[in-house]
Amino acid sequence: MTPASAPAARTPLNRARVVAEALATADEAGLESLSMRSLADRLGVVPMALYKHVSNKEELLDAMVDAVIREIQPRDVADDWKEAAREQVMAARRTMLQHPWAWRAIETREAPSPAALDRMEAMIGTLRSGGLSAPLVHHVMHTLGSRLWGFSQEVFATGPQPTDPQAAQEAMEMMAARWPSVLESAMSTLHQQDTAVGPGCDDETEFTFALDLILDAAERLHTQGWTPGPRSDGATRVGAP
Amino acid sequence: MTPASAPAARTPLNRARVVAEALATADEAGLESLSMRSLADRLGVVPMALYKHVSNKEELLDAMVDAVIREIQPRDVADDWKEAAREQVMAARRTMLQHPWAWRAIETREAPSPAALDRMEAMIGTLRSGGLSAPLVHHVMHTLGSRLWGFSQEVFATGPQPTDPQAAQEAMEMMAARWPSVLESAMSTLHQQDTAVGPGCDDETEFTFALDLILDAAERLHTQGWTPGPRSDGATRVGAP
DNA sequence: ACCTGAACACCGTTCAAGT
DNA sequence: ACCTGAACACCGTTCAAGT
Repeated sequence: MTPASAPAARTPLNRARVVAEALATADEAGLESLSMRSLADRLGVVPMALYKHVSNKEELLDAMVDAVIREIQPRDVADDWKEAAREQVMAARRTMLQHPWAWRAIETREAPSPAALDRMEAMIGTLRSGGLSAPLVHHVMHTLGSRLWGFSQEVFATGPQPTDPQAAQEAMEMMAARWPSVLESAMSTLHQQDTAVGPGCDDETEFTFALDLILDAAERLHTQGWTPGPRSDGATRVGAP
Repeated sequence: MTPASAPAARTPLNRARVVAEALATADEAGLESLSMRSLADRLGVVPMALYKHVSNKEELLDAMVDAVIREIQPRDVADDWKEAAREQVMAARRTMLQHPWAWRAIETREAPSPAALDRMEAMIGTLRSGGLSAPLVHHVMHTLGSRLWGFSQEVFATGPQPTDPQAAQEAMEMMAARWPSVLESAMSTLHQQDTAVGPGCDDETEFTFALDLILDAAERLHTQGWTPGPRSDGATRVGAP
């Protein structure tokens, strides 16, 4: 039907379109809605067609994560290393708030993508520029963990609270009876729903508290001339358990 | 065939057996090998039989996580709150080293199980006993994050290193060219494979560095009379981004 | 040479039919 | 009343057959 010289009416599939549509699906409907079959449907092709452009689903997720990490754009800040490091992490967080599915995809990647290595290179460079030793920077990067990528793993995200007032009352009474300290702790701080990555209480206040605690501690250890080996508090700690 | 008065030759299925066999499967073959169908096979029953004892796979995983968390048994230590808190976390870590699949199951739970609440109650109680205020304890619990459960999320676990010497050499040269600081940082610290939870470098050294950093910082904030509100370093920080 | 329908080897879970 | 085979509604991926 179509003349051989004219391209097909449908835009030909390519890797960029596949990844872009996958990102759109995750943004709109969540990561659990993304399957190779549903993605093929959205693109109006047969599932097998996708395998021309990504070798499998894991590679598609790799590409999606790479694209999201590439969106992280720290603002230019003063040349204080700690403030610069803080801004880089907060920039990552801004990106994660825009892609609520991304943290789940990031934490299942096996190796860092090029964009991830670029991000790590920038962060490590910033910390080293402050004079922190390579081993200290290495430990600080581990201590930051997922916070480098703008989220903190909320292990037991306090799930959706019971909306029924009576059920809420009963849950509270059970907590008070068996877990009074947990209840007191939960009540002691209000959480901001609107600045949280995902469910639970990984909100701005908790995130910045932990971030500043880590960066301040890193600065202190550096100033005190930390070196690898014994515990920083001076207690002896020799040998494996 | 079997007299009606005698029990069936096969031990009748019950919830405890289902959960125990699921734990054994995960310990032996990993969490990815655990399916409702494979578990039923191991127990010599039809898949549907499991649904008499667990309402679905998520509830089975809940029960498995509850059982593992119940295994965490901190040793009795001196009445110093920081040393007690440290031992509780290290006890969790010892348990995770014995069940390498457990961290993946824990991080996908939606709500804390009774055993998890008991663990949190003990930890919060210990921190409060040191005189730390309820809001400070709340923030410290968030800062600990998954470390409370004995693991730290290794976001980009440096995957299996290339065993082929030439491939390793090439990878190193590529890193040196594009990500020199990442390479320098990686080279600066050796990791202990035998004390790591899962792949990557969540080993004893990294884990205790971060744990001590957090507990030391908590102690310092407490001593300095930390109260909720402005940033601990005195910098002003008002309003949302 | 290129594309793809059908199939393969799985999932978790439902449900009606059988004893 | 109890149990379960077959089926449902999915997966990701392979592969041989068709054009």
